[in-house]
Formats: sequence, structure tokens, C-alpha cells
Amino acid sequence: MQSSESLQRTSLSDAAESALRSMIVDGRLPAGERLNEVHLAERLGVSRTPLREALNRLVTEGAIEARPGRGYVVKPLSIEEFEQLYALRPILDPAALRLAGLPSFSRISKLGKLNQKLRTARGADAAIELDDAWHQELLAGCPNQILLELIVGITRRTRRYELALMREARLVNQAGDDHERILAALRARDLDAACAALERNLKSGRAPIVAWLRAREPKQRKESAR
Amino acid sequence: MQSSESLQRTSLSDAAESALRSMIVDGRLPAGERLNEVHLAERLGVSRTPLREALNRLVTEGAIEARPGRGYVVKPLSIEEFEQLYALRPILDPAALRLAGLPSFSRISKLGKLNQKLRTARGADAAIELDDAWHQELLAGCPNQILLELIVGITRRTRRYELALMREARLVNQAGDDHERILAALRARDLDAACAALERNLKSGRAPIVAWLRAREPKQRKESAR
DNA sequence: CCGCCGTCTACTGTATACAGTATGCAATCA
DNA sequence: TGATTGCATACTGTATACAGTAGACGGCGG
Repeated sequence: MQSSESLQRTSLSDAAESALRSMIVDGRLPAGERLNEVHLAERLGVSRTPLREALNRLVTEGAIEARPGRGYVVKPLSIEEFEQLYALRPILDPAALRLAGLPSFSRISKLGKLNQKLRTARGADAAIELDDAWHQELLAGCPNQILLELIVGITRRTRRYELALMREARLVNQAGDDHERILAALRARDLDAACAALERNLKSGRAPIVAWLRAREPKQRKESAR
Repeated sequence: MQSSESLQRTSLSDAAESALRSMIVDGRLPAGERLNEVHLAERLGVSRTPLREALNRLVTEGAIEARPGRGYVVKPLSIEEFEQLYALRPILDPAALRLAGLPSFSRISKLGKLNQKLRTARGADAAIELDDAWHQELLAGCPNQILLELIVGITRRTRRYELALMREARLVNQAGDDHERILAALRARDLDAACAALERNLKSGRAPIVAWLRAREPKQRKESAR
């Protein structure tokens, strides 16, 4: 009788992983920071072993970088990485939506409600969270689990950029209108139009972030020890 | 890209990782096998620490599965995973080719030569290796590094299925003709036609493997530890 | 004979000890 | 004075010791 699948909260390495992720995302561990394992382990209250496991996973997730023999570094924000990450969503998401097919009416109404919440969301964190949730719900019918995991991974990696921007500038939230257009197409049972609108939606957030990255690029030149 | 013998240069965890990968791929660690860390560490001649780091990375790569508190298990071959993996390439590869644009003439001629080698390849391993190399060369001009990494990762995960099949059945190699059609389109400078042919190529390998998986599925029922 | 409970074993998860190496600083030599 | 080399320090990579727990097996009660 194992219906308790979700109780697996116990693992220091998992805890360290999510702690580190949020520390990186919200800037407590700034981009470019070199990570001292001993200090970091003390700071997190764990030993080096689970910490290193967490670091390893974050390396494969793309949040930090491992230099052989020199330890780990928080990956600096780079225009290249952001542009490449952002270019993937307009490829993957419409493909996933096509695989999912037209959503059920209950899902569409759920999406409508979610979008309402998104429109009235206060604060960058909440808005991003809700936007991600909206897209996840949109694709929930996709039978290809691996594709969905890819999208989740990319979402995680881009969130760092979005939050970094939000902390300095106020990002205009036009996602609500985009979503409404997608929903309109879905209500009209027009999958192609929905995919096209989704593609536009996913491309739209790019420009302001690239502009912001470009503006702060000079600062990062200092760090470029190559 | 794989140096299976240069264990000395890399760190032990890297060495363990690639060693494990090939052990999984070529069946020395059969699908479904539960991994005992102590025995495995002895077998590889390393201690548990670098072994666990390798296992962790292989989990994120999808080759093995971590059960909390119960250790690691080689992920069983499953039709679902294979179908989902195989469905991704026809999405990703044409997108990458579009981003790359029409290849240079030197690249096209290189592709032609590679395909000749592929046609005369003896042995399943060599054929798969060359097929992967061909596709990698085809997309080499793609500026989106992250997209290419996604494709490489998926290639890795599917190779296990392809090799498993090859060991039991002789897969007809029709890739050579597919590639020739793609090349013809490229020589005619017709990117759309090339993408379409590439998509067909990437979809074509699916059927025999699915049939084989389906045939051996009953055996796996025994293992079904939900 | 069947089921439940306690103990026992073995394995995972975590901490810590050890060794090798990169790095910064200083002293010496040109 | 500048460069180069030797040394000290500290950090990573690896091994090993420790602890907690899951699963098995056997004893005991029904």
C-alpha cells in the first residue's frame, strides 16, 4: 500500500539543491561568484558531500559552471545563452501544443481563470510564476513527457534572466493579452492559429531583456578573465 | 567525441560516468538492474563518492533512475520513453537546420563523403556512430549551442535502444538513401525540402524498434515494480 | 497454518579525514 | 626594478568512517 509517493521531502542534497537554486535566482549568489564549498556548506548547514551533489546537478541544469580543479562558479548572465534559450520555446511549445491537440473546454476555462489572476498579479515573482503556470496548463495535455521536461528545464534557466531584469527594471506585462489571443484561437478550435499566437507570445519577451543585458554588458567585461 | 580509453586524464567521477554509460549502453548493466554502490565502486576501482557523482549525472541524463532510500536502478527500456524520445528529433533537427541555414559547399561534400563511409560500414556500432556523426555535421552550422546540446543528449538516450535492438536483430540500414535525398535538396539550395526529408529520415527508424520493444515487452512485465 | 511484530543485516545518505594541486606571496637573482 | 622560483596556504577531489533506515527473516501469538 504505497499511496504516499509525495512525502519524499527528506534529502539534504535535494534541500541544498533547491536552496542553491533560489539563492542563485534571487541574487544572493551573484552571477560570476566563485563558490567555496566549505563556506557554502557551513552557510547551508550541511556537509560538503550533499552540497557537491547539489552543485553537480545544478551544473547539468546550466545554472553553475564547473572548472576542473578550480571549483564551481555561478554562470554569468550572457546574451548568447539567453537568446539561445529563448529561441527554443517558440520551437518546443507549439510542437507540444500540436501533440496535445485542442484542449478540453474545462482546460480552456481554467486557462481563462489563470489568465485573470495573472492580469491582477502584483509583483514580478508572482507574475512570472503565474505565467509559467499558465503555459504549463496549456501544454498539460501533451502526451510527450520528455518534451514537457525539456520545456520545464528551459523555463528554469530563463527565469533567472527574467527575475534579474525585474529587479532592476519594471517589465511591462503584456502576456495577458497574448494569452487571450491564444485562448480565442483555441475557443474557435483553430489549432494552427493558436500555435502561431503562442509562438509570437514566446518571442515577445525577448527584446526588453536583451536590451537590458546589452546595457549591463560593459560591467561584465571586468569579470572576463579569459 | 568519446575517448573510452583516456581514463587517466579526466577526474575519476568523469571516468566513472563514461564507463557507466557504456556499461549501460552495451548491456553489461542490464536494464532494470539494481545498482549496489559498494560493489559497483569496487568493480570500477573508485570509491563511492565519485561513483555517486557519476550516478547523479546519469540520473539527470535519463539513463538511470534514483529511488529515494533504495538506491539506483538502470532504467528499463520502455516503449513510451523511446517513442517520446524519437518524436523529438523530427522537431528539433529541422529547427536546427533552419537556424543553420543552407550549408556551405564544403560541408555538403563532407556530408557526401561521410555518407559513403556510412553505406559501407560494417557492424551496428560503426553504423550508428557514423549516422550520428552525419547528423551532427549536418547541423554543425547551427548557432544555437543549447539546441545542439539537447539533440546530443537525446541521441545518447536513444542509442541505448538502437544498440539493444541491433544486438538481437539486424536493422536494415536505409539511412544512406535518406541522407542522399537530404543532400540532393541541399545541393538544390532548397532548405524546406531538406527539412522535410530530414524529418522523414528521423521518423523512419522508429517502426522496427517499436515492433521489437513490443515483442519483448512481456518479458519486462516480470520486473514491473510500479 | 497464517499473520504480526521485533530484531538483524545490509545498504544508502551524510560527515569527516586525507591527499594532491592550484594560487598568492615573498624572497632572490638578474 | 622586474621577473622567476620556491614556499605556504587553502581549496578541490577522493577515500573512508559513521549513522539512520528500509527490507528480510525468524519468532511468537492467533
